Amino acid sequence: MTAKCLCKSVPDAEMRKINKGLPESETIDYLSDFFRVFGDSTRLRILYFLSRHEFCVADLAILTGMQQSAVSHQLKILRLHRLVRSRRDGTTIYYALDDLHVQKVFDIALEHVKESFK
Amino acid sequence: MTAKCLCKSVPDAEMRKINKGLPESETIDYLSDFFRVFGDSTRLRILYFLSRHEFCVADLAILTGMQQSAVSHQLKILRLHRLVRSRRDGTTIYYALDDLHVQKVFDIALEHVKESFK
DNA sequence: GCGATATATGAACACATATTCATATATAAG
DNA sequence: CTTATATATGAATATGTGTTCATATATCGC
Repeated sequence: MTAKCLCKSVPDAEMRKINKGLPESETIDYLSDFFRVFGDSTRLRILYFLSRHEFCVADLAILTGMQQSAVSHQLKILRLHRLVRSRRDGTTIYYALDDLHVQKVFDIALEHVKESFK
Repeated sequence: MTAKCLCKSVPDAEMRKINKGLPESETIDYLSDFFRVFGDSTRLRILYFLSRHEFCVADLAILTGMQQSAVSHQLKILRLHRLVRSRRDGTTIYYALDDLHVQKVFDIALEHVKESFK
């Protein structure tokens, strides 16, 4: 892959600099995975509820209106991406947010939504 | 769907408050759509390049190592979500970022990546 | 008008993913 | 040990999505 600009609109030196600045593919993949987790309405609702209080799986099923199994599957994804953590109390397992950035990500996305609706 | 907590860990009043605070489904869907756009490595690379300079489609194809058609399809998605805009100059069409939040979203995601790698 | 070039688009395909159903696991109470 | 309850998990299915290929559209120069 050459870094030469076909359109001649960008100087070669600038072109190489930009091309070099691209994060390595491992980072890009990690980032896209991270965003994809937020790209599902069920997971977003779960994250919202957990941003307000810890909840057990059954409660999250009621709150989201999903089946327990569906919630459990999604919680696993959130756990693997370290966005939530769980603690056991008897047979009940409580989930809570485990990432400081979740709230920030929410806020900025909401800003975007507001802008787009103008 | 009742708002009563099965686990009795959350007072009913608090439960109702949290349930009421959930953004309406239209907003949730809009948010998840927004995040899903970032959830693809090709689109992320395109957004990175456009965050540095405007580029024509052919250049983006070279930079990303993808076919022109693939890039064009992804640009359409980015356009529909108002993350990029385009201007025509003869037969060439230049794309540029069209959202102030893109950079912010990138930054926070990168923070998350750094934290997770600790 | 014609040909050349840049981009866009539709169909087809392969692959990913969210949900459901049935069932397994784990803990507690008796 | 048995039963009941909460959660997790595997298989199946339906739906969504990214890429490729072929082709259409749009603009420019002649």
